[in-house]
Amino acid sequence: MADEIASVVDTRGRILDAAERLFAQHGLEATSMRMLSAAAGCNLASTNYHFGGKEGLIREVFRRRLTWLNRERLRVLDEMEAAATGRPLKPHLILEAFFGVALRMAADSEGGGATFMRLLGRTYAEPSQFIRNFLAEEYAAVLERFKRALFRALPAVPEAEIVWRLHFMLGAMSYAIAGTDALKLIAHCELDEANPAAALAPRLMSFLLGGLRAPLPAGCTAQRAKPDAKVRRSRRAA
Amino acid sequence: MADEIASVVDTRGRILDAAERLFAQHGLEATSMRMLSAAAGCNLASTNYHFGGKEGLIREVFRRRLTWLNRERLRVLDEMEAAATGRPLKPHLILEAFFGVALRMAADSEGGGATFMRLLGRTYAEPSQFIRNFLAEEYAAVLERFKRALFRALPAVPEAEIVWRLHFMLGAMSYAIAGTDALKLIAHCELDEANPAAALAPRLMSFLLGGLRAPLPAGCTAQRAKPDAKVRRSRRAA
DNA sequence: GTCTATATTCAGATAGAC
DNA sequence: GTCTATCTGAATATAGAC
Repeated sequence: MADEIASVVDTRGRILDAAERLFAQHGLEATSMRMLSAAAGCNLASTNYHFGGKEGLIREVFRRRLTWLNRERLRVLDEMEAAATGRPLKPHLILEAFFGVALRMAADSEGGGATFMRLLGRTYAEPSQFIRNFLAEEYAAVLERFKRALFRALPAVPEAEIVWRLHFMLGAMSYAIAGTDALKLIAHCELDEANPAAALAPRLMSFLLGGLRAPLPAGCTAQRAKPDAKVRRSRRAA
Repeated sequence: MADEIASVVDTRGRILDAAERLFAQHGLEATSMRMLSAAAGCNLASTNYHFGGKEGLIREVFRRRLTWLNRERLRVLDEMEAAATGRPLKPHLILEAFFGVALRMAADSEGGGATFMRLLGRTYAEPSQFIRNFLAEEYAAVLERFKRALFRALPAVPEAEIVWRLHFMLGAMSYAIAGTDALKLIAHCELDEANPAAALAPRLMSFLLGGLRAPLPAGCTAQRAKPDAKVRRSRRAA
């Protein structure tokens, strides 16, 4: 990762850094290749030379961070599962592996991780077809893996319910990371935190865990509930 | 509202309906005034005549639904508070007033409410300054009111924590409504629901309530906790 | 109020010199 | 690899006839 990120020397790296920053600030479409080239201190033609067009550039901006992020998520999860020696992981560990890694990246304001996570959060809502397909590809394996881990961790909760809740958790995280200003709007009064980005992680984690372990909605039948009395316990014991 | 929405007769209404649909589908910037005029069956110049430009049109698309939505939220909350005769409302009722109203609108596929809510969900992540300011204005009063209701309902939870959690809940809802396809990505296997939009509401509500009532993150001191033994109870009794 | 026609600006992309 | 210069298309917006 270190080789690939934040190269002040070569043009290619400078373009990617500038793109990341401007995309996060103004959005993908509102950022023109001209704007971007100027910010990177190079020529318009150069950006097209390196990435073959705007679409290629966007893809690369996401790829260089996302592959690392998702690999790291899997690494942490693997580590945890190895330590658990066959027993299902507790839900809070699974969330830690998925969201904790992302939140640590979002708190890294020097390496550009914060900028990228802001961009990523906004991009989840992007209607453009090509970017949705691209993100779907990048995420498919990771989501599948974490989904299965949650299934194992919460055997009393119907799988469909877990899928929905994973969806909700992704939304809460995206929005929380992308919208710092939205929080200020709600707060109105000053939040006492000096650094909101650092204060976010523990707060979001406990919120997500609460949502994941919430009582099931009325009329929801447990499809895989074991016929013993541990049902209630396993919904609490995270 | 009935007068203002879905007029097939007058051009102005047809433009608004077409704009709502196309904005939700392609995004604000990716939808051109030409595309939009064609879909509305009128001329490009006409749309500029009625709304004074693209920005004015966007503003009006949101205004006609948002003022109704937020007024309805306040109406329901007022009604609940009147019925409670001075006692603080239970958290689940407050969430019902805020999110329930929105979710019912999102489930209305005939009146265009579903389309609009999809648009709204995506727009929360919009980086454009003018649209953020506009939404901030439209929401300020409602958020303030619901914030205070939650403060009263959860006296043992620090106000800052409630603000954060309101923020998280807004994110979960936006994303849940905006991203139907994202869910399919996660699911991979088929969800048995015939109508995902209708299945959403109870699931999201229980998730949000679980998050709102989650145990406080470690190191979080209750700033207004009363010095009696009811603290634990009031965090559960929703 | 609705149209045709047009002004203006700016987007993404490329050819070709160096 | 990087530049200048330019092509081509599409965007918002408006002037002015009807």
